[in-house]
Amino acid sequence: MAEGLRERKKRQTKQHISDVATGLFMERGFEAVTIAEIAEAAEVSVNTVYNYFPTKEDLFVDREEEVVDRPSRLVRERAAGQSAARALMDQLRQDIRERHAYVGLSEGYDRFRRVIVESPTLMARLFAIQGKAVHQLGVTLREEAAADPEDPRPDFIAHQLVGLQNAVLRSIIRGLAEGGGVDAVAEDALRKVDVMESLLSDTVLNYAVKNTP
Amino acid sequence: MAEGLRERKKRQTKQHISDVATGLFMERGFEAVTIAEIAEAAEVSVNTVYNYFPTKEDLFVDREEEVVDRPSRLVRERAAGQSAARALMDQLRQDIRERHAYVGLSEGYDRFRRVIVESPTLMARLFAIQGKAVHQLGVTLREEAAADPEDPRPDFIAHQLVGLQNAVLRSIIRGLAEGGGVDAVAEDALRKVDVMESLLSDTVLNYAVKNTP
DNA sequence: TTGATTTTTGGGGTGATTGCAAAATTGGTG
DNA sequence: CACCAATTTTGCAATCACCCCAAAAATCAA
Repeated sequence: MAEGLRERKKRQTKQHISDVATGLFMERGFEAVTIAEIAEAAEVSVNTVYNYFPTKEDLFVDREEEVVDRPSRLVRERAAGQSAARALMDQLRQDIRERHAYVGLSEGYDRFRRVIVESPTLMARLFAIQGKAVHQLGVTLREEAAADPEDPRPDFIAHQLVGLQNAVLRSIIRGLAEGGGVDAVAEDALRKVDVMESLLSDTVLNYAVKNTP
Repeated sequence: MAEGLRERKKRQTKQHISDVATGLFMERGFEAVTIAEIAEAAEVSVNTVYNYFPTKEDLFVDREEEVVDRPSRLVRERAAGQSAARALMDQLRQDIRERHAYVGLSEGYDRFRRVIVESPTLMARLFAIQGKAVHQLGVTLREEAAADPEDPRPDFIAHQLVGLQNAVLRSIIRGLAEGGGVDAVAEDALRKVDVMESLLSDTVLNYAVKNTP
Protein backbone atom coordinates (compact mmCIF):
# COMPACT_ATOMS: atom_id res chain seq x y z
CA MET A 1 0.00 0.00 0.00
CA ALA A 2 1.25 3.42 -0.90
CA GLU A 3 2.01 5.84 1.85
CA GLY A 4 -1.07 7.90 2.52
CA LEU A 5 -1.45 11.62 2.54
CA ARG A 6 -1.60 11.49 6.31
CA GLU A 7 1.92 10.18 6.64
CA ARG A 8 3.25 12.68 4.20
CA LYS A 9 1.57 15.54 5.96
CA LYS A 10 2.91 14.46 9.31
CA ARG A 11 6.41 14.38 7.95
CA GLN A 12 5.95 17.80 6.42
CA THR A 13 4.57 19.26 9.62
CA LYS A 14 7.42 17.86 11.65
CA GLN A 15 9.97 19.12 9.19
CA HIS A 16 8.35 22.50 9.06
CA ILE A 17 8.36 22.90 12.83
CA SER A 18 11.95 21.76 12.97
CA ASP A 19 12.98 24.22 10.28
CA VAL A 20 11.21 27.13 11.90
CA ALA A 21 12.70 26.27 15.28
CA THR A 22 16.20 25.92 13.91
CA GLY A 23 15.86 29.25 12.17
CA LEU A 24 14.82 30.98 15.36
CA PHE A 25 17.55 29.29 17.37
CA MET A 26 20.16 30.35 14.87
CA GLU A 27 18.94 33.91 15.02
CA ARG A 28 18.52 34.40 18.72
CA GLY A 29 20.10 31.48 20.53
CA PHE A 30 18.58 28.39 22.07
CA GLU A 31 17.49 29.62 25.48
CA ALA A 32 16.13 32.90 24.16
CA VAL A 33 13.48 31.22 22.03
CA THR A 34 10.39 29.83 23.72
CA ILE A 35 8.34 26.90 22.55
CA ALA A 36 5.35 29.20 22.36
CA GLU A 37 7.20 31.42 19.91
CA ILE A 38 8.18 28.47 17.80
CA ALA A 39 4.61 27.26 17.74
CA GLU A 40 3.36 30.66 16.72
CA ALA A 41 5.98 31.09 14.01
CA ALA A 42 5.20 27.64 12.66
CA GLU A 43 1.47 28.32 12.90
CA VAL A 44 0.68 25.33 15.04
CA SER A 45 -0.27 24.96 18.66
CA VAL A 46 2.24 24.38 21.42
CA ASN A 47 0.80 20.94 21.91
CA THR A 48 1.49 20.05 18.32
CA VAL A 49 5.13 20.93 18.79
CA TYR A 50 5.22 18.53 21.71
CA ASN A 51 3.46 16.00 19.60
CA TYR A 52 6.50 15.72 17.41
CA PHE A 53 9.36 16.67 19.68
CA PRO A 54 9.57 15.30 23.20
CA THR A 55 11.80 18.09 24.44
CA LYS A 56 13.01 21.46 23.34
CA GLU A 57 16.47 20.09 22.63
CA ASP A 58 15.04 17.65 20.16
CA LEU A 59 13.98 20.60 18.06
CA PHE A 60 17.62 21.33 17.49
CA VAL A 61 19.51 18.11 17.98
CA ASP A 62 18.42 16.15 15.00
CA ARG A 63 19.53 12.69 14.02
CA GLU A 64 20.89 11.84 17.43
CA GLU A 65 20.32 8.17 16.82
CA GLU A 66 22.25 8.30 13.59
CA VAL A 67 25.23 9.91 15.25
CA VAL A 68 25.22 7.38 18.05
CA ASP A 69 24.94 4.41 15.74
CA ARG A 70 27.28 5.44 13.00
CA PRO A 71 30.55 4.34 14.56
CA SER A 72 29.03 0.99 15.42
CA ARG A 73 27.66 0.58 11.96
CA LEU A 74 30.92 1.46 10.33
CA VAL A 75 32.65 -1.15 12.43
CA ARG A 76 30.11 -3.81 11.66
CA GLU A 77 30.34 -3.09 7.96
CA ARG A 78 34.10 -2.94 7.79
CA ALA A 79 35.84 -4.80 5.00
CA ALA A 80 37.28 -8.26 5.49
CA GLY A 81 40.78 -8.10 6.83
CA GLN A 82 40.18 -4.65 8.26
CA SER A 83 40.32 -3.78 11.94
CA ALA A 84 37.69 -1.73 13.76
CA ALA A 85 40.07 1.14 14.29
CA ARG A 86 41.09 1.23 10.65
CA ALA A 87 37.47 1.29 9.52
CA LEU A 88 36.73 4.30 11.71
CA MET A 89 39.92 6.14 10.88
CA ASP A 90 39.47 5.61 7.17
CA GLN A 91 35.96 6.96 7.35
CA LEU A 92 37.10 9.89 9.46
CA ARG A 93 39.68 10.84 6.88
CA GLN A 94 37.13 10.51 4.15
CA ASP A 95 34.65 12.67 6.05
CA ILE A 96 37.29 15.33 6.34
CA ARG A 97 38.24 15.13 2.70
CA GLU A 98 34.59 15.38 1.76
CA ARG A 99 34.08 18.28 4.14
CA HIS A 100 31.33 16.37 5.78
CA ALA A 101 29.09 17.94 8.41
CA TYR A 102 29.91 15.06 10.72
CA VAL A 103 33.25 16.67 11.32
CA GLY A 104 31.97 20.20 11.43
CA LEU A 105 33.17 21.08 7.99
CA SER A 106 30.28 22.65 6.17
CA GLU A 107 28.72 25.96 5.40
CA GLY A 108 27.11 27.72 8.28
CA TYR A 109 28.47 25.38 10.86
CA ASP A 110 29.90 28.31 12.68
CA ARG A 111 26.68 29.90 13.82
CA PHE A 112 25.44 26.43 14.55
CA ARG A 113 28.36 25.84 16.80
CA ARG A 114 27.84 29.10 18.66
CA VAL A 115 24.23 28.25 19.41
CA ILE A 116 25.33 24.98 20.93
CA VAL A 117 28.26 26.27 22.91
CA GLU A 118 26.22 29.08 24.39
CA SER A 119 23.58 26.74 25.70
CA PRO A 120 24.47 24.54 28.67
CA THR A 121 21.43 22.45 27.91
CA LEU A 122 22.63 21.64 24.42
CA MET A 123 26.19 21.07 25.57
CA ALA A 124 24.99 18.57 28.13
CA ARG A 125 22.98 16.85 25.46
CA LEU A 126 25.99 16.58 23.19
CA PHE A 127 28.11 15.11 25.92
CA ALA A 128 25.40 12.60 26.60
CA ILE A 129 25.26 11.69 22.94
CA GLN A 130 28.98 11.11 22.91
CA GLY A 131 28.67 8.95 25.99
CA LYS A 132 26.03 6.89 24.26
CA ALA A 133 28.21 6.53 21.19
CA VAL A 134 31.06 5.22 23.31
CA HIS A 135 28.80 2.75 25.01
CA GLN A 136 27.25 1.62 21.76
CA LEU A 137 30.60 1.17 20.10
CA GLY A 138 31.83 -0.76 23.12
CA VAL A 139 28.96 -3.20 22.78
CA THR A 140 29.61 -3.60 19.08
CA LEU A 141 33.32 -4.12 19.53
CA ARG A 142 32.64 -6.76 22.14
CA GLU A 143 30.44 -8.62 19.74
CA GLU A 144 32.72 -8.22 16.78
CA ALA A 145 35.76 -9.38 18.72
CA ALA A 146 33.79 -12.11 20.46
CA ALA A 147 35.20 -10.81 23.71
CA ASP A 148 34.23 -12.01 27.14
CA PRO A 149 31.77 -9.83 29.08
CA GLU A 150 34.51 -9.29 31.62
CA ASP A 151 37.08 -8.20 29.08
CA PRO A 152 37.64 -4.48 29.59
CA ARG A 153 39.24 -3.92 26.22
CA PRO A 154 36.23 -3.28 24.00
CA ASP A 155 34.94 -0.47 26.19
CA PHE A 156 38.29 1.16 26.54
CA ILE A 157 39.06 0.91 22.85
CA ALA A 158 35.67 2.45 22.16
CA HIS A 159 36.67 5.33 24.40
CA GLN A 160 39.88 5.82 22.50
CA LEU A 161 38.30 5.74 19.08
CA VAL A 162 35.41 8.03 19.88
CA GLY A 163 37.83 10.25 21.78
CA LEU A 164 39.93 10.57 18.68
CA GLN A 165 36.96 11.64 16.62
CA ASN A 166 36.01 14.10 19.27
CA ALA A 167 39.48 15.57 19.46
CA VAL A 168 39.48 16.04 15.72
CA LEU A 169 36.08 17.65 15.74
CA ARG A 170 37.14 20.09 18.44
CA SER A 171 40.29 20.89 16.59
CA ILE A 172 38.35 21.63 13.44
CA ILE A 173 35.84 23.77 15.28
CA ARG A 174 38.61 25.73 16.89
CA GLY A 175 40.38 26.15 13.58
CA LEU A 176 37.26 27.50 11.93
CA ALA A 177 36.47 29.73 14.87
CA GLU A 178 39.91 31.26 14.53
CA GLY A 179 39.09 32.13 11.00
CA GLY A 180 40.93 29.42 9.13
CA GLY A 181 39.63 28.58 5.69
CA VAL A 182 37.77 25.32 5.32
CA ASP A 183 40.40 23.81 3.07
CA ALA A 184 43.29 24.78 5.29
CA VAL A 185 41.50 23.52 8.38
CA ALA A 186 40.69 20.26 6.65
CA GLU A 187 44.28 19.69 5.59
CA ASP A 188 45.37 20.48 9.09
CA ALA A 189 42.84 18.05 10.50
CA LEU A 190 44.19 15.28 8.30
CA ARG A 191 47.65 15.88 9.63
CA LYS A 192 46.35 15.78 13.17
CA VAL A 193 44.60 12.52 12.52
CA ASP A 194 47.95 11.09 11.54
CA VAL A 195 49.52 12.33 14.73
CA MET A 196 46.74 10.97 16.88
CA GLU A 197 46.82 7.65 15.11
CA SER A 198 50.44 7.36 16.11
CA LEU A 199 49.27 7.60 19.71
CA LEU A 200 47.23 4.45 19.42
CA SER A 201 48.88 1.20 20.33
CA ASP A 202 49.21 -1.50 17.71
CA THR A 203 46.89 -3.64 19.76
CA VAL A 204 44.16 -1.04 19.41
CA LEU A 205 44.86 -0.46 15.73
CA ASN A 206 44.60 -4.16 15.05
CA TYR A 207 41.67 -4.95 17.31
CA ALA A 208 38.75 -6.87 15.89
CA VAL A 209 40.08 -7.58 12.43
CA LYS A 210 37.27 -8.92 10.33
CA ASN A 211 37.73 -12.50 9.22
CA THR A 212 38.14 -13.08 5.55
CA PRO A 213 35.13 -15.10 4.47
CA MET B 1 39.77 38.15 62.15
CA ALA B 2 38.08 34.95 63.17
CA GLU B 3 35.28 33.66 61.05
CA GLY B 4 32.05 35.20 62.22
CA LEU B 5 28.94 33.45 63.35
CA ARG B 6 27.26 34.50 60.17
CA GLU B 7 29.65 32.58 57.99
CA ARG B 8 29.37 29.52 60.14
CA LYS B 9 25.61 29.62 60.08
CA LYS B 10 25.55 29.97 56.32
CA ARG B 11 27.74 26.95 55.95
CA GLN B 12 25.56 25.00 58.34
CA THR B 13 22.39 25.98 56.54
CA LYS B 14 23.85 25.00 53.19
CA GLN B 15 25.07 21.69 54.53
CA HIS B 16 21.76 21.03 56.20
CA ILE B 17 19.81 21.66 53.01
CA SER B 18 22.20 19.49 51.06
CA ASP B 19 21.89 16.67 53.57
CA VAL B 20 18.12 16.80 53.64
CA ALA B 21 17.97 16.88 49.85
CA THR B 22 20.38 13.99 49.44
CA GLY B 23 18.37 11.96 51.93
CA LEU B 24 15.16 12.53 50.05
CA PHE B 25 16.76 11.79 46.68
CA MET B 26 18.17 8.54 48.01
CA GLU B 27 14.76 7.52 49.29
CA ARG B 28 12.59 8.44 46.37
CA GLY B 29 14.79 9.27 43.41
CA PHE B 30 15.85 12.57 41.93
CA GLU B 31 12.90 13.52 39.79
CA ALA B 32 10.31 12.44 42.34
CA VAL B 33 11.42 15.00 44.91
CA THR B 34 10.44 18.61 44.44
CA ILE B 35 12.37 21.62 45.60
CA ALA B 36 9.35 22.65 47.62
CA GLU B 37 9.49 19.35 49.51
CA ILE B 38 13.16 19.78 50.19
CA ALA B 39 12.58 23.27 51.48
CA GLU B 40 9.82 22.09 53.74
CA ALA B 41 11.82 19.17 55.06
CA ALA B 42 14.77 21.43 55.70
CA GLU B 43 12.52 24.03 57.29
CA VAL B 44 13.56 26.85 55.02
CA SER B 45 11.86 28.62 52.18
CA VAL B 46 12.19 27.61 48.58
CA ASN B 47 14.07 30.80 47.90
CA THR B 48 16.63 29.97 50.52
CA VAL B 49 17.32 26.70 48.76
CA TYR B 50 17.97 28.66 45.60
CA ASN B 51 20.11 31.01 47.57
CA TYR B 52 22.61 28.24 48.08
CA PHE B 53 22.11 25.97 45.10
CA PRO B 54 21.70 27.39 41.64
CA THR B 55 19.94 24.33 40.28
CA LYS B 56 18.33 21.19 41.54
CA GLU B 57 21.21 19.06 40.33
CA ASP B 58 23.60 21.02 42.46
CA LEU B 59 21.76 19.70 45.48
CA PHE B 60 23.01 16.26 44.58
CA VAL B 61 26.13 16.70 42.51
CA ASP B 62 28.53 17.95 45.08
CA ARG B 63 32.18 18.73 44.58
CA GLU B 64 31.96 18.91 40.82
CA GLU B 65 34.90 21.24 40.70
CA GLU B 66 37.02 18.86 42.68
CA VAL B 67 36.26 15.97 40.34
CA VAL B 68 37.07 18.07 37.31
CA ASP B 69 40.32 19.37 38.71
CA ARG B 70 41.69 16.26 40.31
CA PRO B 71 43.26 14.64 37.25
CA SER B 72 44.91 17.93 36.35
CA ARG B 73 46.15 18.42 39.85
CA LEU B 74 47.56 14.91 40.05
CA VAL B 75 49.44 15.50 36.84
CA ARG B 76 50.81 18.83 37.96
CA GLU B 77 51.96 17.33 41.24
CA ARG B 78 53.52 14.24 39.76
CA ALA B 79 56.95 13.22 40.97
CA ALA B 80 60.08 14.13 39.06
CA GLY B 81 60.87 11.58 36.40
CA GLN B 82 57.23 10.48 36.28
CA SER B 83 54.97 10.76 33.26
CA ALA B 84 51.45 12.16 33.35
CA ALA B 85 49.94 8.80 32.54
CA ARG B 86 51.90 7.07 35.26
CA ALA B 87 50.81 9.62 37.85
CA LEU B 88 47.16 9.06 37.00
CA MET B 89 47.42 5.29 36.77
CA ASP B 90 49.26 5.05 40.05
CA GLN B 91 46.63 7.14 41.76
CA LEU B 92 43.88 5.12 40.15
CA ARG B 93 45.34 1.91 41.48
CA GLN B 94 45.72 3.45 44.89
CA ASP B 95 42.12 4.67 44.86
CA ILE B 96 41.01 1.17 44.09
CA ARG B 97 43.17 -0.37 46.79
CA GLU B 98 41.84 2.16 49.28
CA ARG B 99 38.28 1.54 48.15
CA HIS B 100 37.92 5.19 47.46
CA ALA B 101 34.58 6.76 46.59
CA TYR B 102 36.18 8.26 43.50
CA VAL B 103 36.07 4.87 41.90
CA GLY B 104 32.66 3.95 43.25
CA LEU B 105 33.99 1.64 45.91
CA SER B 106 32.33 2.65 49.13
CA GLU B 107 29.39 1.83 51.30
CA GLY B 108 26.06 2.89 49.96
CA TYR B 109 27.37 3.76 46.57
CA ASP B 110 24.85 1.43 45.07
CA ARG B 111 21.74 3.38 45.94
CA PHE B 112 23.63 6.49 44.97
CA ARG B 113 24.34 5.04 41.58
CA ARG B 114 20.74 4.08 41.03
CA VAL B 115 19.55 7.59 41.75
CA ILE B 116 21.92 8.91 39.13
CA VAL B 117 21.26 6.33 36.48
CA GLU B 118 17.52 6.70 36.79
CA SER B 119 17.67 10.43 36.21
CA PRO B 120 18.49 11.64 32.70
CA THR B 121 19.16 15.05 34.15
CA LEU B 122 21.86 13.75 36.45
CA MET B 123 23.33 11.51 33.78
CA ALA B 124 23.67 14.45 31.46
CA ARG B 125 25.34 16.39 34.20
CA LEU B 126 27.84 13.61 34.81
CA PHE B 127 28.70 13.39 31.15
CA ALA B 128 29.26 17.10 31.13
CA ILE B 129 31.53 16.84 34.14
CA GLN B 130 33.55 14.20 32.41
CA GLY B 131 33.80 16.37 29.35
CA LYS B 132 35.08 19.20 31.47
CA ALA B 133 37.63 16.93 33.09
CA VAL B 134 38.94 15.90 29.69
CA HIS B 135 39.23 19.48 28.60
CA GLN B 136 40.89 20.56 31.80
CA LEU B 137 43.38 17.73 31.67
CA GLY B 138 44.10 18.56 28.05
CA VAL B 139 44.98 22.10 29.01
CA THR B 140 47.20 20.92 31.82
CA LEU B 141 48.97 18.36 29.67
CA ARG B 142 49.63 21.01 27.06
CA GLU B 143 51.24 23.21 29.66
CA GLU B 144 53.19 20.44 31.31
CA ALA B 145 54.52 19.16 28.02
CA ALA B 146 55.08 22.68 26.72
CA ALA B 147 53.25 21.61 23.60
CA ASP B 148 52.30 23.89 20.76
CA PRO B 149 48.68 25.12 20.69
CA GLU B 150 48.31 23.25 17.42
CA ASP B 151 49.63 19.99 18.77
CA PRO B 152 46.69 17.59 18.98
CA ARG B 153 48.39 15.20 21.32
CA PRO B 154 47.58 16.70 24.73
CA ASP B 155 43.85 16.69 24.08
CA PHE B 156 43.82 13.20 22.72
CA ILE B 157 45.95 11.84 25.52
CA ALA B 158 43.61 13.50 27.98
CA HIS B 159 40.76 11.66 26.32
CA GLN B 160 42.56 8.38 26.66
CA LEU B 161 43.44 8.83 30.29
CA VAL B 162 40.05 10.05 31.43
CA GLY B 163 38.50 7.36 29.29
CA LEU B 164 40.48 4.76 31.12
CA GLN B 165 39.28 6.02 34.47
CA ASN B 166 35.77 6.05 33.18
CA ALA B 167 35.99 2.53 31.86
CA VAL B 168 37.26 1.34 35.22
CA LEU B 169 34.51 3.16 37.08
CA ARG B 170 31.87 1.62 34.87
CA SER B 171 33.36 -1.79 35.29
CA ILE B 172 33.32 -1.42 39.05
CA ILE B 173 29.77 -0.17 39.08
CA ARG B 174 28.69 -3.08 36.95
CA GLY B 175 30.54 -5.52 39.14
CA LEU B 176 28.87 -4.19 42.27
CA ALA B 177 25.47 -4.08 40.61
CA GLU B 178 25.84 -7.75 39.78
CA GLY B 179 26.35 -8.47 43.41
CA GLY B 180 30.10 -8.86 43.55
CA GLY B 181 31.73 -8.21 46.91
CA VAL B 182 33.69 -5.01 47.23
CA ASP B 183 37.01 -6.82 47.64
CA ALA B 184 36.47 -9.10 44.70
CA VAL B 185 35.37 -6.23 42.51
CA ALA B 186 38.39 -4.20 43.56
CA GLU B 187 40.80 -7.00 42.76
CA ASP B 188 39.10 -7.45 39.46
CA ALA B 189 39.36 -3.75 38.73
CA LEU B 190 43.08 -3.80 39.37
CA ARG B 191 43.49 -6.57 36.85
CA LYS B 192 41.48 -4.61 34.34
CA VAL B 193 43.61 -1.56 34.87
CA ASP B 194 46.59 -3.67 33.90
CA VAL B 195 44.88 -4.83 30.75
CA MET B 196 43.85 -1.33 29.79
CA GLU B 197 47.28 0.02 30.46
CA SER B 198 48.60 -2.45 27.96
CA LEU B 199 46.35 -0.78 25.39
CA LEU B 200 48.10 2.53 25.77
CA SER B 201 50.98 3.25 23.48
CA ASP B 202 54.41 3.85 24.92
CA THR B 203 54.23 7.38 23.66
CA VAL B 204 51.18 8.02 25.78
CA LEU B 205 52.60 6.24 28.80
CA ASN B 206 55.73 8.35 28.60
CA TYR B 207 54.14 11.65 27.73
CA ALA B 208 55.04 14.71 29.78
CA VAL B 209 57.67 13.20 32.00
CA LYS B 210 58.48 15.68 34.71
CA ASN B 211 61.98 17.03 34.60
CA THR B 212 64.25 16.11 37.44
CA PRO B 213 65.06 19.35 39.22
C1' DT C 1 -21.65 11.12 2.70
C1' DT C 2 -20.73 8.67 6.83
C1' DG C 3 -18.38 6.61 10.53
C1' DA C 4 -13.89 5.47 12.29
C1' DT C 5 -9.27 6.94 12.99
C1' DT C 6 -5.82 10.21 13.63
C1' DT C 7 -4.14 14.81 14.44
C1' DT C 8 -4.62 19.26 16.36
C1' DT C 9 -5.96 22.15 19.73
C1' DG C 10 -7.53 24.37 24.15
C1' DG C 11 -7.46 24.47 28.88
C1' DG C 12 -5.73 23.39 33.11
C1' DG C 13 -2.04 21.82 35.90
C1' DT C 14 2.94 20.86 38.07
C1' DG C 15 7.46 22.12 38.94
C1' DA C 16 12.01 24.50 38.17
C1' DT C 17 13.82 28.93 38.13
C1' DT C 18 14.02 34.02 38.51
C1' DG C 19 13.26 38.96 40.22
C1' DC C 20 11.88 41.99 43.64
C1' DA C 21 10.83 44.06 47.85
C1' DA C 22 9.42 43.40 52.57
C1' DA C 23 10.61 41.13 56.93
C1' DA C 24 13.69 38.90 60.05
C1' DT C 25 18.36 38.18 61.72
C1' DT C 26 22.96 39.42 63.00
C1' DG C 27 27.14 42.43 63.98
C1' DG C 28 28.78 45.94 65.99
C1' DT C 29 28.08 50.63 68.46
C1' DG C 30 27.18 53.99 71.63
C1' DC D 1 20.66 47.26 76.20
C1' DA D 2 18.68 49.71 72.22
C1' DC D 3 19.74 50.97 67.42
C1' DC D 4 21.59 51.32 62.73
C1' DA D 5 23.53 48.94 58.78
C1' DA D 6 24.55 44.87 56.38
C1' DT D 7 23.04 40.31 55.34
C1' DT D 8 19.87 36.61 54.97
C1' DT D 9 15.39 34.79 54.62
C1' DT D 10 10.98 34.93 52.94
C1' DG D 11 6.62 35.85 50.26
C1' DC D 12 4.71 36.85 45.99
C1' DA D 13 4.26 37.04 41.29
C1' DA D 14 5.93 35.47 36.70
C1' DT D 15 8.02 32.83 33.04
C1' DC D 16 8.72 28.68 30.80
C1' DA D 17 9.21 23.60 29.89
C1' DC D 18 6.42 19.89 29.96
C1' DC D 19 2.23 16.81 30.91
C1' DC D 20 -2.76 15.17 30.80
C1' DC D 21 -7.21 15.06 29.10
C1' DA D 22 -11.18 15.83 26.39
C1' DA D 23 -13.24 18.38 22.60
C1' DA D 24 -12.77 19.83 17.73
C1' DA D 25 -10.97 19.33 13.12
C1' DA D 26 -8.94 16.75 9.43
C1' DT D 27 -8.41 12.45 6.90
C1' DC D 28 -9.46 7.93 5.35
C1' DA D 29 -12.07 4.03 3.84
C1' DA D 30 -16.22 2.18 2.51
